[in-house]
Amino acid sequence: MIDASGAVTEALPEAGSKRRQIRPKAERRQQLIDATIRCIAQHGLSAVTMQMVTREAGLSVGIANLHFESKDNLLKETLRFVAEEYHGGQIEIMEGGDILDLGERLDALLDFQLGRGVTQRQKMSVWFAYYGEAGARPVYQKIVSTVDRLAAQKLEALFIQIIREGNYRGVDARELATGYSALIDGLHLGLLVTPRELSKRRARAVARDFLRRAFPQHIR
Amino acid sequence: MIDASGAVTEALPEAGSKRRQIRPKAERRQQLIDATIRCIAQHGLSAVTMQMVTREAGLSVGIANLHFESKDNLLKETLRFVAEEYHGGQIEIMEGGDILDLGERLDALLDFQLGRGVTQRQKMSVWFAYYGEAGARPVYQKIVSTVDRLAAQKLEALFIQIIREGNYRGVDARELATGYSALIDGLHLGLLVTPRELSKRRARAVARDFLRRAFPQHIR
DNA sequence: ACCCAGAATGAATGAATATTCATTCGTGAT
DNA sequence: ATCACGAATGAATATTCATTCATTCTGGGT
Repeated sequence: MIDASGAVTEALPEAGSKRRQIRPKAERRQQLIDATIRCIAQHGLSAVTMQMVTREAGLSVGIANLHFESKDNLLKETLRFVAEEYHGGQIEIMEGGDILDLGERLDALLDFQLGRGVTQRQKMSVWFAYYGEAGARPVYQKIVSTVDRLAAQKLEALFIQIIREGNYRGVDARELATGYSALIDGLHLGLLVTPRELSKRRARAVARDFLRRAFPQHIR
Repeated sequence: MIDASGAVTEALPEAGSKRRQIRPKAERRQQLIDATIRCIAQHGLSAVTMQMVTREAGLSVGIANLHFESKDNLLKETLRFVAEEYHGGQIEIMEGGDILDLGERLDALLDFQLGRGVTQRQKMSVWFAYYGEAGARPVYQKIVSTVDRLAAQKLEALFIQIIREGNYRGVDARELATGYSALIDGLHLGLLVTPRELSKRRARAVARDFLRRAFPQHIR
């Protein structure tokens, strides 16, 4: 998956074309999810309306309720999509056999987590918009934690390999994995809320520093 | 400030009392802000209504627009309150003269950041609800970043002192401060969204581990 | 005891919004 | 060419909600 381009900026209204088009359900669903992502990023989750989303998608108002049964469901599916895209990308890197050197693999992971695809304001906005509601909506918690748990396990497994290979002492893989994940989340937050103070470059340096401190032989 | 109790659970409707009471403006404002916090935590920012808030506060619907001019303003002031409470608490610890030992001061900071007051679901929910909207609302960004910058400076200053005292080599105070703050934010997120996987105890251990790795002579 | 400034109330208003569904119209099969 | 299925449309509906404001009431001052 990975989708490093992360482009969700396509489907502009296509000014001229008013002709009605019939497309397969799956395509329309994706079109609506993409529009939803853009709307959340631009206006905030609490300001998103069905009119706004369907207009952004260049479609009629009724269509969202045709393909998703309700607004709630559209939002839920949008979260699922973003969550799976992010975690899917991570997992692909961690279990993919194309990078054999463990240090390089760590690097690739970091690049993905703080690279263009993920740190786009759009994606980050969506991500945290849902986190904000998660406290009150068990459904969101479940979607995120389900997908999160798997990524956490893979990360822990990778750390265990690294610890063994480097023969590091007094390092708990699980604890370190938790810390690293939290650090990445926190950096995403910083990039979203205080982009003036935290540049993408610096965020990367900070994360790399964390890893270097834990695995000095593998990083740099 | 600090308000370690962090209790915003008081003002239940007081079942019997229907008698109209006249109270000073400042008190009513706080009462409404507290109710807003509870509502956001319980229902999510996007589901909060004026009726809900005023009802929670045990007051009439019109009162919120009397003391705050609009819903928008009430939400803005609520964010300001939470932000100032959190950052004010941190700053008080960092610049307070009552703890002279630097290691102890770090400990106190960590206790505050992951202790009862702050990690209460209520406060965390509010915190992240606003972060979620921050991408689309410059007002929120400004409130948070204003108050954030000061805390970041104090933290950096504390780290500089510690680095000097411990004569630590190859450690950049600014970078480390950014990393630590991000880590704490990320842990808060974890506590909010996946409380099953991340207990408060473990969050503390993870943060402490980060500090120990950086300042081994000062922690533990 | 009496006033009255202004705090508090809550029914009423109007704007915004999710959802419905009767109708329209592509498209692939025949 | 024709048909029929079902995708797509968008005007209409019903609901929800922020905000207003005429009215009521409280409590400190005289």
